[in-house]
Amino acid sequence: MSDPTPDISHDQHAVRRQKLAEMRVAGFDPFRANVSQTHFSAEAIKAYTDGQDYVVKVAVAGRLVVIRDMGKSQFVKILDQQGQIQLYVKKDLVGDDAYAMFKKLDLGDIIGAEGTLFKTKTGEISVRIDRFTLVAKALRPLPEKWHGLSDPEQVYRQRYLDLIVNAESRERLMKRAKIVSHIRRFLEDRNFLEVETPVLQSVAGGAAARPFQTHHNALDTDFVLRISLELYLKRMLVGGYDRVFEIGRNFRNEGVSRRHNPEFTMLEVYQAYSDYRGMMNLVKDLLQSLCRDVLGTSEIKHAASGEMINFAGEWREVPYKELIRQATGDAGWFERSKADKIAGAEKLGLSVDPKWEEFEITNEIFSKKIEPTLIQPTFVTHLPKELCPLAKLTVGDPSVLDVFELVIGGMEIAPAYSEQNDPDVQRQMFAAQAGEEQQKIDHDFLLALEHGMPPAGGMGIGIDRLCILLTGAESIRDVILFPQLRPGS
RNA sequence: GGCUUCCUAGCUCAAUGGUAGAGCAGUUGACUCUUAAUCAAUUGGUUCGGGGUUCGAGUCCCCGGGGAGCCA
Repeated sequence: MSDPTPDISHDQHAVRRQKLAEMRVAGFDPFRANVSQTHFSAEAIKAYTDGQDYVVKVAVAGRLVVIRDMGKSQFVKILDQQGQIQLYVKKDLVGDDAYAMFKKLDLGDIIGAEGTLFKTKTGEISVRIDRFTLVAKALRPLPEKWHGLSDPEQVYRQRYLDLIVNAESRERLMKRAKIVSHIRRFLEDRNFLEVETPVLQSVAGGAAARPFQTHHNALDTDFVLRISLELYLKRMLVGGYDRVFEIGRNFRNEGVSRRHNPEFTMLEVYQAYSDYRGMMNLVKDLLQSLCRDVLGTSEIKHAASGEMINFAGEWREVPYKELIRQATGDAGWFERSKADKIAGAEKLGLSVDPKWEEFEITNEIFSKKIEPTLIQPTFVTHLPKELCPLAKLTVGDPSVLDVFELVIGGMEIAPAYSEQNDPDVQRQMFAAQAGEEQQKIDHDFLLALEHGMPPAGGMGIGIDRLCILLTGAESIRDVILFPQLRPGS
């Protein structure tokens, strides 16, 4: 006869399921247990007073991530939102039965523990356990404790594992949460009102991008997912909300890359009676306060080049046209013929589609040859009028706009405009841009403008890109909890 | 969408076209202040899927899936 109990010692899932089954037979269901939590790990460590061992009582809870078993005592570590804390379990303190149960715990199990704070002889503040409870059994093993999880696919698909075992990921994504929270507080302190506008729209306006399409069954109507927040926030200005902002998801049905995710988070801010120059001050104050209050430094290392980006002091301001003249070495660039511009762009090593408009050829030079070199914070001002139909033309040079684009680390971080509020000019700009796609014009927005929109400055920040910059990440996927992937098998 | 490249134990990684291995994790045992704890023993594989070349394929070729990088 063969052994009636098969050897499952190699199958960690089966071993853990068996332990769970044995617990339930013994009358204990870990998933029904509960526990109190008086301190997070970092708070508990702070609550310790030097020399006062076994005085302060704490109740902590978290996931077992380290077990060091020394027979009749163990040092283990649990992980919670604030990090790790070490627990010390002694057989003669918790009793034989409880100790035997503790020995059966696995890495990954979630426990609560009560005890007193003390410092080990090597100086680590720890909790000496009086009581503990298993509150959730982990039926799957944790990834490797030293190298963590490094397969990028698994990091993104099973982000929860990445957060458990990779401290840098945990901290980077937590920093993102703090950045967003700080932005809200900063704007609210300046009397900006946070509003929420529709994601499902009939016309995807405010930007040039291919939208996702969807369908509302009850209304039997097709909708698109928004590609920008702009046109609805301006309706708020018409409605008399003078300072508004929204932090929300936009969707663009385009490629996926290190810098693009199909859904991404935008901040847009509108301030009545301000203009693009007012937005300059606002965005500089915002970024400098983020550096000070969230990062604690005004210098950040640019991941791609290794150069230090300095956010302190005044920032460089330079007109778009001047940058183009410098890059091409041609003071008369904007008066050249299309053929000359094509030749000029090719001389810089760019390949140009002859179907492009002249401003597209010039802008190719800007995005390929100039933007990547702008590592330090730079306000590029007065972009060509063809690049945005929603801003005001500059008085004295109607070929450009009262706008800037803030470039940092070679990336567009924040565009800002003096917002167009003349309904007739706005209609003409839309018509010129839409060309044969007139049906994509948002006529309801134009109607709103005809009711009168106060002059305003408006600004947008791509939160994901901002987080790439501020956390030194290399990819947008590293600052998005669940970046878009193909459905896995 | 195109080019390049990767996919091996739960995880991190090895393996000239010639018997698929190691560390961690797991299992068993020792150890009442450990720090990637230590010591002894030990289990574990549809090498992403399918096909082909070959006496023989994790390795070479083709198709498919997924990831990454560059380009569009």
